[in-house]
Amino acid sequence: MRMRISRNYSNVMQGHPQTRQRNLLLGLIREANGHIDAKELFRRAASKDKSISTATVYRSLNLFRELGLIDEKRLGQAHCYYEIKRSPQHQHLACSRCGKVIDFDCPLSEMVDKVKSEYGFIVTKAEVYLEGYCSECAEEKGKE
Amino acid sequence: MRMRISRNYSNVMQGHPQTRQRNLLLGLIREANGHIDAKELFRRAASKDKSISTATVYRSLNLFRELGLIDEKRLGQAHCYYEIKRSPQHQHLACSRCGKVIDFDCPLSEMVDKVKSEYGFIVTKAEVYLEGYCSECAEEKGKE
DNA sequence: TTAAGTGCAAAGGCTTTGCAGCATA
DNA sequence: TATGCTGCAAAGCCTTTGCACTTAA
Repeated sequence: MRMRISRNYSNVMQGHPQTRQRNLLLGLIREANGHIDAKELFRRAASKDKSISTATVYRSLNLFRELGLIDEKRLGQAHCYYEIKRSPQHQHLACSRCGKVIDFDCPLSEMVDKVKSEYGFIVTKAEVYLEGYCSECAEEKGKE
Repeated sequence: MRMRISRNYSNVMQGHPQTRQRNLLLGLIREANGHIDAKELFRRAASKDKSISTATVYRSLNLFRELGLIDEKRLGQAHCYYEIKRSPQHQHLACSRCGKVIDFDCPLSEMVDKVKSEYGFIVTKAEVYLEGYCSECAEEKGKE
């Protein structure tokens, strides 16, 4: 049985077959607009395709990462979140009270230059992770 | 049977009993000088005290973290590393070729101020993780 | 003495893998 | 049609937990 493919990702699959499952997953990651973890991705995928398995979710995430389609970020204490690659400069604020994750633009070129001149270290990937309280929670916390 | 305690950490245990196991583990983390993971910590601990269990290692790491004695960092793709808390400003460079982890001093006050004024976000913890090639590996890579 | 920690073993999550069947190109 | 993906179920890690015993203070 052939399924209608709702969105075409063949251009980015670099020779790897485009499948119903991969299209679904990539679409969901894109829709999620960052910060979706494997478990939630499986939950959403399963709600659209009951037969999908966690194995496929993990295999697809690994493939997407290898192909450079997504970024894997470790936020908070225990989770990996995945998102479609966008600006290399965009980083994360994680609220430790409500769990919200906020993107922020963060030019790191100064830091990259500094470690190159001081340590001879060539940066290929940069992650900044700031934890604390978002504006709402900072306010709530003040009232407590 | 009472063991001789080789180093006294009672001042930092904040009311929690000082045990042979906790002393051993804290000492090993200190000796490791940063960047030791739970598995390696257990391995080293077991070589000095055959009866120690992984449960104690994990329980102790959690306690030390709660007491603010150690920092937990997520480096590279999959590992958590623990280190004795030192300067809040010190961050990590991870070489993706040889796996070496280099500490570097990194003042983040500008960034902290910026997210506060732009997002109302109060930072309580900051992590910067730069991945790339250390000076030796950058050189080796050039020759390849 | 007693509250707290420890070891053991089992259980819990999350992630990976082997295999037979199925779909994509 | 042939390579490669998928689902299923089992296995593998790492980490946590329940329980009875032991220990620090």
